Amino acid sequence: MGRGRVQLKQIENKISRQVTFSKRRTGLRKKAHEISVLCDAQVALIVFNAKGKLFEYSSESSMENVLERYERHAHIGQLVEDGDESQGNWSLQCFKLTGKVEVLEKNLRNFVGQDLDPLSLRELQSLEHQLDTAIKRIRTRKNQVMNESISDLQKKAKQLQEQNGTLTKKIKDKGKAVAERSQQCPPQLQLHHRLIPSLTPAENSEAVGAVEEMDEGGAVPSTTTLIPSWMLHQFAR
Amino acid sequence: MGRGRVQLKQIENKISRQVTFSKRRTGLRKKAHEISVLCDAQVALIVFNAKGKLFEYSSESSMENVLERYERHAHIGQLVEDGDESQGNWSLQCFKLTGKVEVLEKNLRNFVGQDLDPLSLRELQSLEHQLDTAIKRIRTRKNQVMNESISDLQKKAKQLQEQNGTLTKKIKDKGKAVAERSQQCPPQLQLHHRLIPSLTPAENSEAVGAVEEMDEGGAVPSTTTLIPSWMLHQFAR
DNA sequence: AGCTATTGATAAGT
DNA sequence: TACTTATCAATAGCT
Repeated sequence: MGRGRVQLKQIENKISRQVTFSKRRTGLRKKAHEISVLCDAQVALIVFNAKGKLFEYSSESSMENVLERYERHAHIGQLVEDGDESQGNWSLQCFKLTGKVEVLEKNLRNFVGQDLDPLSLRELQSLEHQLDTAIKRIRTRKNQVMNESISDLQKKAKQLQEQNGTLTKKIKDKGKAVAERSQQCPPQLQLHHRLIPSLTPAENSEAVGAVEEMDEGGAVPSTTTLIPSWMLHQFAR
Repeated sequence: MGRGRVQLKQIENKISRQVTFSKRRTGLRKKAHEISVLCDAQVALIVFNAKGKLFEYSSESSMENVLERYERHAHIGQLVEDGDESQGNWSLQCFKLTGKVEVLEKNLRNFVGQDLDPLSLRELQSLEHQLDTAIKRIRTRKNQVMNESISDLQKKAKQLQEQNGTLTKKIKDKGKAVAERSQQCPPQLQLHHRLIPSLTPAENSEAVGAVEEMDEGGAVPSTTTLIPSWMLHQFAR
């Protein structure tokens, strides 16, 4: 890219090097951002220039998050890979994991509305907001599941209806045949009501209920992940 | 670059997205390497794909080095690595704890309204109910905290008001004494405004401000935390 | 995985 | 530092 091929070796001229650094840094950052958005990836990019100045980029989730995740990943790799060599670390791992478990359990309790006393007002409000969002998502999903179920049942009902029709017809035919032989029996038109005991109506009324509730569920927070940054900073490894 | 413009938004088609991810990951890595060589920079690149698979690059100096340097640079808390401990069945412990952590993380994600797809309708309803309960409790606790805060502030205000009254009286008395000695000077009634510069009003306005901020609720608290950062981006997937 | 038509990035130059 | 332009590089859409 540019007016000449580029050798992959340090640029001699100090100024060109700096200019190139600046330009490429921008480009790199852009690419990092693009891949994160286009491909739903989490990216952390850290660059130190020769003088030691820091430049960084991280996709929506904060740098800390990505690095934390990285470390966790690395540690898990450790666990899986070389069990013998890093045994000394395992006690440390245990320590860390125990801490994590404690924090997670505390969080879960908070999410169930327990152990709220130590929380500050702000934390309480954040929690409330989180739960509000969560509940909306859950209702959305629930309604989705219900609707799927409903359309499944409707399909089934339709099939049964058709089957029913066929059966009714057969019975009619038989009835005619019989009638022709002994001309007194009227056709039993009510039979099919017993064959499909109000399947469709019942399901439909449920469906209506569900849909209304869904509407109550309100706006769906489409894709945004609403985890406030204040929740990010406690676990001190 | 390519046969069409690219919108900066997540690629819908799953396969295209995966292919693009792979290609761009390579490109990004190459660019990172180039800038490190051309411009004598130290680079760390961490990428997690949507499934959580890790890809990394770092310039000659190891990833650890760069990250360490980064942490130093960014004033992020550092590990207090103490390696030596007894081994025992730590590995087993770790294994168990890791499992536990996974379960807890999954639960917590559900409580934040994510990863709901695998849940059955019954589970969703249970979750909804739990959150409903939780949110009620949280609101109760929140109101309690707010009320406490308010009555605290009112008490304070009252105290200050009294103090203020006392001071005012003192000043008046002094003024009278002075007036008696030299009967020309009119009492400096406004003095107390300077002596106790609107102490009560000031406190009151702060109190009101605090409450308003509470009501806004969107504020991002920075003190304590509910969810540790290392698990946050399990969440955004 | 390869192959190109295209767009995108950027080295030089101003 | 910013802008322009000629070139080269990356890559989107196909196969």
